[in-house]
Amino acid sequence: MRYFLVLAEELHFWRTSEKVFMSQSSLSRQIQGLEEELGFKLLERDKRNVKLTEAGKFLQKRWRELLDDMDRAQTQAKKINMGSSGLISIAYPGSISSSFLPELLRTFTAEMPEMKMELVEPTDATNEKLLLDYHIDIAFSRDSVQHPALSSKKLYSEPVCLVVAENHWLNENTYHDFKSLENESFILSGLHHTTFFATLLRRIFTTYGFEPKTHVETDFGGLILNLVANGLGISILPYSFQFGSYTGVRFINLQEEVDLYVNWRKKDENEVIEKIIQHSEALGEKIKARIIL
Amino acid sequence: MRYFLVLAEELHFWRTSEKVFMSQSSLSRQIQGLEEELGFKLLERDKRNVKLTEAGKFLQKRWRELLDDMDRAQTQAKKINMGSSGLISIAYPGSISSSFLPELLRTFTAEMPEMKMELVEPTDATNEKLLLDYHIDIAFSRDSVQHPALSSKKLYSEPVCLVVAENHWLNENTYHDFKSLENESFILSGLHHTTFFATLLRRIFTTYGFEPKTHVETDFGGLILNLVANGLGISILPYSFQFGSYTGVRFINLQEEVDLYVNWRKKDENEVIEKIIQHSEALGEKIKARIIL
DNA sequence: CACCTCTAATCCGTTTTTTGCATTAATACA
DNA sequence: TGTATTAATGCAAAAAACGGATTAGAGGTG
Repeated sequence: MRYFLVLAEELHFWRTSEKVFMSQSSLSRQIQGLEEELGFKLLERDKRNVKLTEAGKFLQKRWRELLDDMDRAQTQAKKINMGSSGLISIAYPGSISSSFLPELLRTFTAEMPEMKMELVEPTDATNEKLLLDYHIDIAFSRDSVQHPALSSKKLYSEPVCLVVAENHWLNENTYHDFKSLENESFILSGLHHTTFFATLLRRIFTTYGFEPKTHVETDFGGLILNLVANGLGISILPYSFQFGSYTGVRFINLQEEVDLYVNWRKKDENEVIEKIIQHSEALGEKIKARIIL
Repeated sequence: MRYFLVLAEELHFWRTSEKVFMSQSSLSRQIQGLEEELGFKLLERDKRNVKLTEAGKFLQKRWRELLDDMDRAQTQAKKINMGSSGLISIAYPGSISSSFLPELLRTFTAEMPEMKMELVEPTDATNEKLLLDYHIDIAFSRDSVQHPALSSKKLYSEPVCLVVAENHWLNENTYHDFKSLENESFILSGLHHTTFFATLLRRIFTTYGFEPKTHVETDFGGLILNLVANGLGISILPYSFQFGSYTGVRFINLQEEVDLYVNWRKKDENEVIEKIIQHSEALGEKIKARIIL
């Protein structure tokens, strides 16, 4: 199967055989054997060209996923065998990268400096699947996951805020009605995405019955704040962004709130994960106390 | 790995070797080889007893899942190779088993009698994961799935209804306020579940500020209707239950609505699935027309 | 304590599978 | 027509898997 996956990329027996350090004849036989065992051809080949069959295309994709899962299972087992030390993988929404996450990492690396944490870039897979397939160990998210094999705990709720430049006409006193922002230029994080926060944004705008004028879209909150500070538009971000050390912007609370959840595998006899969750809860309480409505 | 999975069940080399049709010596070597490759022990064995290590327990569970996935991948590939004929697996919420589903199956088996359909019992895994792992091909559900590799389409919305016995004091005219049902005895489908419908039910009751008195809980809609007809209580069910041929009950529309979605893998070059989806949409329209608000 | 039983590991010869070299066969291209 | 390219095949060597017989250690029994 591993040979096949390389071959499916190369579509060339001889080049593939070099890549996997074996002779061309042996590779040819291996693929034949595999096809015989499966009962159908994975590749169409005349004497000159090689190309994947439909079934072959499917198995290329699926086997790569599954062999990755196999490798991860092995890694995970090794961790368990060694007393679950080493590496914790964490997925997170961009909106906590300026306040919650740095603080969590700071307190945690102070306590367990030998522990390595991997911050996983948000992909298109859901946190649920990532957890269940052992891609990650902990997921922070704006909505809770539902799967019965997973645990989910709300850490805190926070308002979402209008963010404007310091010299902008809007402030707590001049802001009365969301509808009055119809002519403002917005800088928003990926409205087209399927994330919970983007969905919330869409809901706000449909509730108030207008489409925001957006000239820039970016996912990186820090960049948004810079753009806002430079008078390029206004934005909507979770409250906790103001805990970051950004200057030149003003936050105005809105009615809407977002939550932050931690999610993890229910039975994962890894005390490090438990410790991180405890830390997260404590930190959640601290942040809760810092929010002024 | 397959040997290991049997051994992990039996915890006995000789019995295992018989089950997998090989000698005890060879099995012993295979397991040793596997452990050596992994770099850690899967089983603790003294001369008398065999038991799994923690890592072994984990891999037993995970490998079984993944080897199942491997088998399913192969089956799926074979289907693709043969032009995707054969078997379609469908997951569904219990609430469509009395109206939508039978009609769909009837029209479909009439058109393609050689096609086999498998109705998958709802498990604790989410439809999303079941689709992505090729456990099922189509999922009907009360909420749409979000994963970017999956398609989701709303078929219709229907009210949820109070269901009472024919001789019950409640009817369209006497019903005014949900709150007035506080003293009624309810027969409800698994309130404690995490299904979308159960969540809706909980939301209704929390909105109106009382806990329903429930003496019976069951998931089987048909049974609920029988119990209601026999005066054992009242219930709340989706509108379409009244398309079933039940007598002795009366339906009273409530404000709340539930949707029905079809969900499937986006790129699944199986024209049978597409056909089922088309049929479902058509049937959805038909049902929509039959709903009298 | 001597003896038997049970069971996983090990020794060793046999069988099966995998691999590589050399060659073949089929195709494309000049 | 001739040459280069490339997948398949014949064959022998190497590696891996396998089975029978035996060993080793633990537990039980009289």
